[in-house]
Amino acid sequence: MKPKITLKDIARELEVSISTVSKALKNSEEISRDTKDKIQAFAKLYNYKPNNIAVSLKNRRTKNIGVIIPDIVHHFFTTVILGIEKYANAKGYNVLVCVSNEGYEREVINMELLANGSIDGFIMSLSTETQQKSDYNHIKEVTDQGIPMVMFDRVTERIQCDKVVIDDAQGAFLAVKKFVESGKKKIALITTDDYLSVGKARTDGYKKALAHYNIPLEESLILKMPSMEVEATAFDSFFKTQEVDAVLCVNEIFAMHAMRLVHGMNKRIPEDISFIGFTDGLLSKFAMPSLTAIAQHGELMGEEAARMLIEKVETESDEATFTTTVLQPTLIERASTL
Amino acid sequence: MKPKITLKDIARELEVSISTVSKALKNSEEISRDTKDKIQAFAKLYNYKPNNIAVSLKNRRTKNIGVIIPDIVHHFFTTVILGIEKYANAKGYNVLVCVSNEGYEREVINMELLANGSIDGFIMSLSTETQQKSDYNHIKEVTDQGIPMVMFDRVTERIQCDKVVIDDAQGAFLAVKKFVESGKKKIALITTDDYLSVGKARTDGYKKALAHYNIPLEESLILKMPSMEVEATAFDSFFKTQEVDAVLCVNEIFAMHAMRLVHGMNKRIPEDISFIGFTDGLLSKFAMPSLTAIAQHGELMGEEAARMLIEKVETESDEATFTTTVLQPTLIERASTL
DNA sequence: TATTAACACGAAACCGTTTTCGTAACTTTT
DNA sequence: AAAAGTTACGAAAACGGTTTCGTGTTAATA
Repeated sequence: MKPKITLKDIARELEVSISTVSKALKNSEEISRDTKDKIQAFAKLYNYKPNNIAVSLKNRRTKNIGVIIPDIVHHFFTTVILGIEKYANAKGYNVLVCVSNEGYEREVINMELLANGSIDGFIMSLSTETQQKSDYNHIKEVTDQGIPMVMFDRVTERIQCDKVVIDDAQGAFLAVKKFVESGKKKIALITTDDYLSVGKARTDGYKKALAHYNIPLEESLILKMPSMEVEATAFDSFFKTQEVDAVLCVNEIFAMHAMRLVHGMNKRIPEDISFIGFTDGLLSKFAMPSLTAIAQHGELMGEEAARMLIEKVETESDEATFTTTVLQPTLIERASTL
Repeated sequence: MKPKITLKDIARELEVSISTVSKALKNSEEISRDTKDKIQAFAKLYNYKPNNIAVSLKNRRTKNIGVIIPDIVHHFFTTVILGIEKYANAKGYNVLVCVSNEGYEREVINMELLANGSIDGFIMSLSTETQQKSDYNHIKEVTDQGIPMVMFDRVTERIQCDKVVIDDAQGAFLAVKKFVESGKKKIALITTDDYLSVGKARTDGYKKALAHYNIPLEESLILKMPSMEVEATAFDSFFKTQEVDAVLCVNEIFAMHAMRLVHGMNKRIPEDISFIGFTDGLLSKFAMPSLTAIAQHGELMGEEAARMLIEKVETESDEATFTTTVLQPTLIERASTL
């Protein structure tokens, strides 16, 4: 076991000062060719690597960006992380991911933890609980300290910062359009309560699309879940009582559950009932029949968020000018629609 | 915008020394009740939080643990992270996740990055490429420096460290047992090349189980993919040429793909062909029919890995005694088997 | 009243870097 | 040969904390 070697070690060994070593390793003009060669060779031999912590403390920059997501098991979020990593790594930044697990408490703790020096900026998506409580003080505190922040997907207008979202309403619109154009009339929506920002936007888009196609809105065709969990009995009674020929679901899980139910009722998909689900994840791809989906372009979203953040991090300008980037969703047609 | 407040700021404001402030905030006995009250009140008022970087530098401990996983989109790994976070957070540790994206290069970079002071220990699972190259120098360097390390799932005997794996062979055995007991005879295996440690173990278990039940091993019933990717044509010709009544797949994706293929050939699942897949993830749950699966207990694995690591981190003992924990998989019966 | 102990606090070193500034020792200029 | 300019390096402060040790003041003891 050979413990890590420091500048001081090199300096002592080579009988020069610490400053000389530091400069030599940075190839400073101040140091003679000879000394530089000697020091660099020695450093390479002993595999010297500067201590990140010390460098961060000195420079007051960590080259780390903190990402807080509600749920790491959810495919969408993982693709966003992929995009963030991709861009950030290319720019020499490291990505620290923390999971709030859809909880307010863990979101606060993780943010405080990272905010105390560990990162140069945040990329985050709100947890369900935070959106319900509508308490954003922990976030405000961070931005008040001047730490750059980018929110994505689950955002709030209560915080002034850069944001990147997809046009959820447009996604719902695309889905309804698809249904209408294949002759469907009784179009249902399975969604969550409105406090989830995305749930609301998608519901709005659904309603707007119906209006656009002159289809009367029937509230009874909208099934709202109180959370992201599937409530089996609610699904059961919904499909028993309602006559529908197309269903738009705000996530894959809802869609999978509904499709199985409908399948059990001996209806054909897509002939009798068509399905479209939000988020083009693994489930959509491998469902039977495969599920037509609205792609959220998570990776792109991540890249864009990282780009915005690093931009802010690297320009010291105090003037706060925040932009919101809206990404356009696309419809991925598969076997669950005509 | 109010920038972060430091000990120095408090000291200046309250006209005491930095040391006094530091001690007061730690409730040291050395400081009088009065002064402590005053300082603590002031600190709370201005929301003082110690700078993590400075504390880490001073203590030479970060209270961070680094996790390197090959793929964040894979459900299994995310559940492991969940387990790690759960245990680590409870112990006051923060979890930094980096993704190698199944690549050797990114694995090396991420490890070097984190190893230079950012973390107290590693939990990792090898990338595919690293296993192929069989080059573990970057890992050896880290362990040589005395940084504690725990490997999980995709491990190598070339590195001396704590490990936690599931008994993959036993998992395969359970699957074959299930098939045999429901009267299946022509049991196929869809797996990856042997360089993937888990692929090999599962194949071994499959063979051992066949032997145990006196079923002749037919190499033609084993379909090997060169990577984790599905090669559609290989699947096609396999199911066209081979007569099978049961299929064990080393991952969900392979199973999904095969089931769809078989479905298209108008065979019934599970009556004509039964299926079992490794890793009990979302796809298994929502497949049609739902997929009988071998649960890997990722969350448990994560907790165990975190427990082992923190144990090592917190005991300074130099004597290296490494243990390997083997978790037992379980069979989750669903509709794809009789 | 002189001595000692307890109390409450400050000075300073330290963690591992970076960076500014000062300065010997040469080299060049006049 | 004295003045000025280079060159090559070191001392020291700084980043924001923690911690050891020393010390002035007061209270208890002899």
